Amino acid sequence: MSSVNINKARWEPRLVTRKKDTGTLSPRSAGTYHHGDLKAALVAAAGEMLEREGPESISFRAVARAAGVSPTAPYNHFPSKEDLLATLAGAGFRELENCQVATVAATQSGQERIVSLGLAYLRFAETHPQLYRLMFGAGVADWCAHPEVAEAKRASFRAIRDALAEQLSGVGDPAEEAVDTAAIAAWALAHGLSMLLIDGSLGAAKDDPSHGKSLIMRILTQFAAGLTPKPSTR
Amino acid sequence: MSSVNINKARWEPRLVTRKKDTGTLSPRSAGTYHHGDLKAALVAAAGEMLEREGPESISFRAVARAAGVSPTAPYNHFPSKEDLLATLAGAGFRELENCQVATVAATQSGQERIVSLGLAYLRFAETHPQLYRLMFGAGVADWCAHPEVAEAKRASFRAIRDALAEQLSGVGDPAEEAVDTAAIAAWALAHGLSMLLIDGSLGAAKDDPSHGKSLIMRILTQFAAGLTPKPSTR
DNA sequence: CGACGATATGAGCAGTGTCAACATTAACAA
DNA sequence: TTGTTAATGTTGACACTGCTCATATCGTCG
Repeated sequence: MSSVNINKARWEPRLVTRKKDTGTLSPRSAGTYHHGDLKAALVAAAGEMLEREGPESISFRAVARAAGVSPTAPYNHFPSKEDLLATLAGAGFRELENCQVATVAATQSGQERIVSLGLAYLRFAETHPQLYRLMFGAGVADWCAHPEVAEAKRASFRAIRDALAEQLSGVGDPAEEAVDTAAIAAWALAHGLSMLLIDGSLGAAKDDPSHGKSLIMRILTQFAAGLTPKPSTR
Repeated sequence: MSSVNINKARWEPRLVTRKKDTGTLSPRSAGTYHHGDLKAALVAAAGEMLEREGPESISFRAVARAAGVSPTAPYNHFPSKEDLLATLAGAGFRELENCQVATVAATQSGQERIVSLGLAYLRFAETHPQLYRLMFGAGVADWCAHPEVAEAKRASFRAIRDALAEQLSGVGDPAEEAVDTAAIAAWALAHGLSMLLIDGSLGAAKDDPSHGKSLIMRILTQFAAGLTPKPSTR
């Protein structure tokens, strides 16, 4: 009667012989007590849970459960839950940076490169919304205790700044200050748009994707055009 | 060592006769069992805790403790913790909207009004960083279950949109679409800058405030100037 | 006075992050 | 082989959380 009480086994030490496949990846591929490569498994499990339930509902115990180990096993690999999340966030920034440099490399310089860069940024945010939220502090209060995340973030910003610097160098001297202004403005614009899109603040725009896309395009194009004060004669 | 274990008294029903001062504010000013105006007290306590510890570390029980009532008393006024936070967020958006309309009213139309509006937005975010984070979903996953918050957010966006519409109407017909583009771009820019400032992503810029301020000014000015394609003759 | 509805309390459940003590294992030295 | 050691996993426990229930208290209105 009621209270079916699943998970009565509480934790249930798995006895299955998990050998995977002659350890191309898992260095030990142990039998039952030692997991071949926890840490990687934890990161993977946490990554899946992240996009499924969002950073604020991730629990250390739940990722341990998903990885098939006891609730405190993760403490052998991460000092705290926040460190696990920091690992995810850091990897997220590195992936974002890859998207950015790939986009820059794939388009020849000019206004459209800036637009492409912005589109790539937005696409990343829309593809991994919860990861993106985590990267910017959702459910964590502050990354300042995790320098690695801050560094990865800085690296991803540098990709924006470099692209902007080259773009601006087309019309005179780069002027450090002007580059900073443009780069931070670009980052803020992309970040703001991403956040507003993710949390549904731009609900109407997202409903019909074509309209939403064109709106994004207009904003990005306008921004890119604004970088060169007098683009054409006229 | 360590683990001093304060709060051993667990809850400690206060018997102090709290009469405040002949209820100018509290309608009942009760003696001991019934709090004169919980709900207001809870909101106030939560508001203080918010800025002190951030939205993710706020606990329902802790605000009850701060208000001097039992851990479950708040449930008579808020269906859940999220509803308390939603109340704070809604109030935050209304206050932000007030700042915006006040700023618009206090400056005559033109580019500098747009700049002032942006500055007011950023000042609000910098003054109540944790409130601002909460308003945009930090520690809550999603506001879509709380329409009141979404509505308050929309109202605050409308203030931006209206200002932009008037600004654009100075150079021809407003063209709905163009207004949307500009308004959303403005919001995204302000929101992105606010977030980046709050979470320390722009660490360097914030270190010396004068440099930071001028950077913000340059960004906002450039944006405002970009609204009118050909500001001067030249 | 008595009944009722609003409000506050208390115990309790399931779940959380974290820690200390213990068990198991692989690797290495004798 | 045997023994030691350091990784790695497990168990049990503590303090805390959000939330639900049954119960107690109070103001108010009949």
